[in-house]
Amino acid sequence: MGEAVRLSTKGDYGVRALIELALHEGEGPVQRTGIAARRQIPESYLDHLLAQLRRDGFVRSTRGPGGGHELAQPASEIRLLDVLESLEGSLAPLACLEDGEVHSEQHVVCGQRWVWSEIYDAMRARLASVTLAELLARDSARRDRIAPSYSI
Amino acid sequence: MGEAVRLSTKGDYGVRALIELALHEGEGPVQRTGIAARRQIPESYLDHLLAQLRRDGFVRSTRGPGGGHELAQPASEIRLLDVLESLEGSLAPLACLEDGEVHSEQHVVCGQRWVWSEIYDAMRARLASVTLAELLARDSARRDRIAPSYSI
DNA sequence: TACAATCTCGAGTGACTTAGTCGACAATAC
DNA sequence: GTATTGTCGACTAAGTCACTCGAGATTGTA
Repeated sequence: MGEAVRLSTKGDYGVRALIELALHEGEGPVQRTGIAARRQIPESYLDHLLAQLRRDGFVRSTRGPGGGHELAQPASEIRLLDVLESLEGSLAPLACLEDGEVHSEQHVVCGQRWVWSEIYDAMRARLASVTLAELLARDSARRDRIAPSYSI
Repeated sequence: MGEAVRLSTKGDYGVRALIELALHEGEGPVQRTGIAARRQIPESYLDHLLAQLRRDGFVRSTRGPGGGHELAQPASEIRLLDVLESLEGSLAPLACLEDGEVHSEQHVVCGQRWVWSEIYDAMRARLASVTLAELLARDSARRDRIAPSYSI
């Protein structure tokens, strides 16, 4: 029927944008126009994503001519888990797994909590093990396979 | 911020209802009034969930006095994965992981596909390994711990 | 200083989804 | 025939998603 357990475009677009920034790490700011065009993200929407990523310390922005956006931390130290939680909020697949919630028995009727709790933990652990540097490496490798002429 | 990767109430309520049916397996039909009351589900909403579960062969319903709903398969053969996919649709955490999609390189920009694909597989495998019988057992055990007087 | 290139921020919007309710209708036991 | 139960589709209010838009703040350059 519907679509249930899914990342929104924020998480998708936001990570794409960060990969683009990682690609140009150490080369000074990248403009949103370029990010949007190269990673196929609506430009004015990208604003909001960058704002969120800035708030949480992943990105540093500078205004004025020659300004733009760059990583505020090394790509190898930015974890996918943290980025997604910044953009999407909690990734908990059930409301009763939300952070604040005590693990004890307050939810008398939530019959599948234990399975999802396990899955949630495994998911977070995996996402925490992936860094932006690895995402960039995989992305570049894939692009090379598809269109070897892409990288200048 | 928002809430992103989450099961809707359908999956939650629907599984609760099935657990209730499993609890009374072999005792004849259970009425929706009782299911709704004991598992805290809005009664007229439960209708839709039961309808979906019936369509997919998990539940059999009979009308008239003494009628109600019962499992159409043994609880030990009903897999959580199948139930959730019936109620929620695809559980794919990214649109580009949807069933029909080829694993090859059509999505030029989906930079985190590979991680999520791995997580998705692990998730499905775990959900497929859990049966309704196990859900019932855990649920009964938990209720005993909370309120030992619950079970008659 | 003027100006242009950039980013910044919040308000607004249309389409869609969620989580239901409601009422007419069908089947069946007694 | 009547009460009891399930069946089905229409409807809806509230919320979320995926954006757009515009007014403004900063800063480099001439």
